[in-house]
Amino acid sequence: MIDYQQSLNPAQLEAVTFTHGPVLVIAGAGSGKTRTIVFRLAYLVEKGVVPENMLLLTFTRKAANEMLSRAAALVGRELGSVSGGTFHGFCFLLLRKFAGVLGYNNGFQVMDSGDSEDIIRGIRSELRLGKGDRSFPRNRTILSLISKSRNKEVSLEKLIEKDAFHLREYTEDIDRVKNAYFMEKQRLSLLDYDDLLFFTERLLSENREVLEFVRSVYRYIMVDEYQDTNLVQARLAGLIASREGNIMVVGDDAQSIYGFRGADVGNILDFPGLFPGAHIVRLEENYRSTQPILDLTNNILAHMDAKFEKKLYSSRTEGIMPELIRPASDMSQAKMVMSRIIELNTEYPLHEIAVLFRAGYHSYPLEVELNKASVPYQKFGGIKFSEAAHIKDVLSLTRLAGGSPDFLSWKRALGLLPGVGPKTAEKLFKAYELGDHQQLINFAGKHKEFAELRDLMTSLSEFGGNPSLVVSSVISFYGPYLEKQHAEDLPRRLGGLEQLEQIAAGYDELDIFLADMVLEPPDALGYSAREDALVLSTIHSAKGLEWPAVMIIDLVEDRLPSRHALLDPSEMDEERRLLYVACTRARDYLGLFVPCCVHHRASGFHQPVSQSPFISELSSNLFKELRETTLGRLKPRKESPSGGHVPHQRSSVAASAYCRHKLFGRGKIIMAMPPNKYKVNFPGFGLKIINGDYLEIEE
DNA sequence: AAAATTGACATTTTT
DNA sequence: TGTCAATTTT
Repeated sequence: MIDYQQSLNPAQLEAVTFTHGPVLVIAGAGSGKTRTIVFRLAYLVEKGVVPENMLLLTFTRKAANEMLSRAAALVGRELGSVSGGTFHGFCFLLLRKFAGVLGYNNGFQVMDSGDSEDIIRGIRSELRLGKGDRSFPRNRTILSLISKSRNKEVSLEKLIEKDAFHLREYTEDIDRVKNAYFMEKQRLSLLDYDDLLFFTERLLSENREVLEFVRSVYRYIMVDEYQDTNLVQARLAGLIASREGNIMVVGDDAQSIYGFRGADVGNILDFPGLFPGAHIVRLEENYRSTQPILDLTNNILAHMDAKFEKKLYSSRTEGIMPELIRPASDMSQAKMVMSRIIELNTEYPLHEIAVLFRAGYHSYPLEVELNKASVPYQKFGGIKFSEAAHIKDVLSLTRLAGGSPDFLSWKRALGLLPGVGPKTAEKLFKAYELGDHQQLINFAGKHKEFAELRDLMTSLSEFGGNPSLVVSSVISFYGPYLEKQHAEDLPRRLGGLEQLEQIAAGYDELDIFLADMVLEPPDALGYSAREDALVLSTIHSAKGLEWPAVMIIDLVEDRLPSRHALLDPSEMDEERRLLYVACTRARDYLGLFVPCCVHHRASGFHQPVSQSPFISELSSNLFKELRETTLGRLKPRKESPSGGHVPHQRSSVAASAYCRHKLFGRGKIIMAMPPNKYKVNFPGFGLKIINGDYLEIEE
C-alpha cells in the first residue's frame, strides 16, 4: 500500500483522493502537478478502478506515457490499458473506430499543415485567385486564418478585422478558398487537425449510442494543461464526462500560452460553470525554484490580471539572485551566454542548462557561437522533423503502401519520378481510381521508374502492413532519389531516415504509425538520444519542463513581446505569461539577457532596441544587474540618470515601413502602430494616423 | 509538361 | 536563410 499522507501535501492529497465528481486543480508552476496526477492514477487503481475505464489527456503522448509508467512503478505492476494521449490522438482513434458512422466508409487520412497548403495551392490556381498580385496572402497565411477562425469559433470576417487588418480587402477571396478547401477535403477523405476535434464532437452529439458507449468506457477522466484547451476540447471533455462527472482537470491560468491557437483561458474559469459544484483545489507550494526566483516570477504575475489569485512559495529559501545582463548587441549576447554556459558547466552537466527564446530564429547567433566552440546542443521547437522534404517523401511512399492511397501522397510520390510532374500524376491517379489498369500498364511499359515503383508496391503488400518492414523497403527504394535530389547534406538526411526506421519499428499497425507522424511529429526524439547536450528551446516547447540553470535571451521589445502583440492588451498578457512560463522553468539559476541592439535582417544593420516592457515592470531589487563595458566585460550596473539603457530612437516598425517605402516606392503603406507610443517624422513624407491605430505613410 | 532558373519575400508560438 | 512563385529553358 502506498502512504499517500506521507508522500503528498494536504492540497495534493485532496486532489488525489477526491475521485467522485468534478475537480478543478489550479496548479502553480512547479507545484507537483505531475506527481499529483501520477498518485491519483495509482490511487484509482488501488481503489479497484479498471485501467480501461480511465482516460488521461495530456499535451503530448510522451507526457502521458511518462505519467503512466511512473504510476505503474508506484503501484508495483503494469497498469495495462489506460487510454492516454492528446485530444487529437484520442479523437483520431475514436473516429477511426466509427468512421462509417460519419460516412467515411473507406476510412480517412489525417493530413498535416503541409498537405493542407498543397490543397490550398491547388485551389488558388484553379480559382485563379491572386494571380499577379504580390500582396495576396500566402497559402500558409490563408490556412492559419481558416484554422484560427475555427479554433476560436469566430467568423473569418471578424477574425481578419481583428487579427489581420491589412488583409481585409481579401476577406471575400479567403472565404472562397475556405469553402473550396472544405469541399476538397471531403472529396479526398482527408481530415485536418481541426476536423479531428470538430468531427468527434459531431459524432458524439449526433449519435446517442456512440456517446453512451464512450461514456461507459471512460468513467474516470483526467485532463492535464487544461488552460491550453480550446472551446471544442472543453465541450468534448464535457460530453464524455457529464454522466458520472468523474473528471479532474489540472491547469494554471497563469501559464496559458496557446491563445493564438484558440486556447481559451476562459475554459479554466468556466469549469465550475460547466460542472456545477466542482471542487476546487489549489496547489501553491513550489518544489522547484529557489525563493529569489519565485519572488521575481511572482512579481511578473502581479502585473497581469490573473483570475485565480496565487502566490507561490518555496521551502528553498536560500539561492542566488536572478541576473539581468545587458550585452551591447545580440552578437555579444551570444558570446556572453557562451561564457555563462562554460561557468555553469563546472557545476551542472550541459543537459541541465537551457537557453530559452521566443521564436526559433532568435537562437541563430548563439548557434553560430556554439558550433564554433563545438558545444553540443539540442534544439526544440522550430522546424519539424517530419516537415523535412526527404521525410515527407518517404512517408508519402509509405502511405501508398497502405491500401487506399490518398491523392496527395500519390502526387508527391509520383512527382519524384523523372519526367513525371503534377499533370501526369493526376492523369495516372484518375486511371487508378477508375480501375483503368490498362493505362497504368501501358505507362509502366515505357517508364522504367514507374514500373519499379509499381513492383515495390506489390512487394510491400506482402508485408501485411508491418511498419518496420514497409518503411525499410521504402527507404532503400528512395535511396537513389535522395542522393540525386539532396546531395548537399546527405549524411544528415540519411540519419533522419534511420531515425524514422527506428520509430516505425515501435509500431505494429501501419496506419497508426502514419497518423502519429502527423499528430505527434517526433521532434523530441533526440532528447534521450543525446545525453549531454545543452538545451535550446522555444518557450512554447519548454512547457512543463525544468532545468537547474535557465537563461532567457532577447528580452527586447519586438521579440518578447512579439511585435504582433503590441496592439492588443490581451495578447500582451499572453506574452507576459510566456515570460512567466520561461522564468518558472528555472530551479537554481536564472539569467535574463537584454541586448541593446539586434541585427535586423531587412536592413542588414544593427538597430537599437528598447528593453522589454516586462523587464521595465520588474522591481529592481529582485535581480542583480550587469552591463557590458566597452571591453566586453561585465560589470555591475552603476546608477545613471538615463536609467541605463539605450534611448529609443525610432520604432523599428516604422523604420522598416520607411525603408520599404523608400526602396520599393510603394505608393502607400498602412501598418499597425502602438497608439501614441511612437512619434515618427520622416522628411518628405506625410504621416497620418487613421483609425487611431494605423500609420499611413504617403509621398 | 517538366525542369531549371531567377527573383522576391517574410520570418511567433504548434496539434 | 530558406521558401515560394513566376519565368525561361529544355
